[in-house]
Amino acid sequence: MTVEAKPAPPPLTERQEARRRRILHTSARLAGRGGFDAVQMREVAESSGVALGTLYRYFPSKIHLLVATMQDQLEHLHGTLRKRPPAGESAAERVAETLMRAFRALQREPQLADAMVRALTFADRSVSPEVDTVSRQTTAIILEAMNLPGPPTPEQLAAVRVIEHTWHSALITWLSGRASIARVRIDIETACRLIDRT
Amino acid sequence: MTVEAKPAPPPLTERQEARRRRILHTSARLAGRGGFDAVQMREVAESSGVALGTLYRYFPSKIHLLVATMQDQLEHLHGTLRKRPPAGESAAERVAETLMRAFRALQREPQLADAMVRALTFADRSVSPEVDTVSRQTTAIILEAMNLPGPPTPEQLAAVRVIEHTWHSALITWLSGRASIARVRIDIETACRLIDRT
DNA sequence: CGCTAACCTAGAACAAGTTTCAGTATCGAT
DNA sequence: ATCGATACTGAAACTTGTTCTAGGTTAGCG
Repeated sequence: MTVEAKPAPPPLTERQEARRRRILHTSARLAGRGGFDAVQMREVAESSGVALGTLYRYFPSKIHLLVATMQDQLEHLHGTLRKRPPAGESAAERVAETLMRAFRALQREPQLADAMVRALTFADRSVSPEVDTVSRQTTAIILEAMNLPGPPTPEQLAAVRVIEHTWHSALITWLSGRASIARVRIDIETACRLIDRT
Repeated sequence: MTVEAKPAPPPLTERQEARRRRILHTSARLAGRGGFDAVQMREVAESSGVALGTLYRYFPSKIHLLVATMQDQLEHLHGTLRKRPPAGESAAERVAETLMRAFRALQREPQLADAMVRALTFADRSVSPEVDTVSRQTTAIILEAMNLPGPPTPEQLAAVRVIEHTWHSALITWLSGRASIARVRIDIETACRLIDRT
């Protein structure tokens, strides 16, 4: 097979890369104020200095834009977390500590968190590849915190997925005001117990 | 305090109750075909024989409508599940069995499931009371499956919440085509293990 | 340099959720 | 049965995501 599944997107020119950055920056800025609703495509375009049609060429929908914004923010976060690895005794403790640190970061920008998480869970099949990228990055962060000697077992991977599910869903309950920060912590710690017991 | 938090909504007349039913029925029917996008407010109104403004008086947004539709469907499901209680040895097995039965029911109507779950996770604070009702009903189903001798401990409640988080989030990954049915089963079973080990 | 394809812009147009309004029907209490 | 309040109807208007069009700009290449 000489045909690739992904035809490798042509590399962007410098100006295109700059446009993409401006758009993502604007998106994060607007989301940081009013959350999901405040990210209005016309305003993103105008404030980024591109035409509406161009915005849609770079990000085929508002959901794509916000998921890309999340990828972007996750990279920052991943870098920050790496600088100071968690100090817990057990893998479970380290994962819980890492996720709580991420949670505290999100608490500083609740509106941004709201916009990104809502986009992520509202995404339909057309955004699956991008959502999957976010998911893989989250998995990587958790596995890194576990700091396993060897490759993870299938049971451990299942536990990590449950932790991820809990993380996402607990985040939503907090963002929509249905759960307290304390409860999110308890839920995350509870899920993390699965690690040491598999 | 003689002032109630909820001023008790005036009971609906028969015709109003009938309208409400027609609307919910139409909503479920349209969702059963095309999913979230196919539930269009104008069409729901017309097909239910009410004016658009009336539809919005009963359900202040599309999200409210779909969450109410989910409440409605959950009641049906709860009734169905009650008829044949799960037969597993342990509480964990019974909960997993119950959730997998619910999952199979959803598989028969994937588009309806998609519409309801998307609405649920996309709901913002204005829908919190309704979302909370759905959450409490889900908790009730799980606790019932556990069939505990006494009232649940705080640890058990935390485990139940993690199971609920996993259930919602795993459902989303399946609906958006990012996880197989087998994987959803594994994740649910993994989360359910928390029950017997607390 | 000059060509061509791809890219970008401004703006109109379209789609679906939501709001509004004037007029009509229904309900509950007297 | 009548009256005042509330609810319902039909239709238009408004908002914001998305698509489309016509014309100008850029990038890479001979």
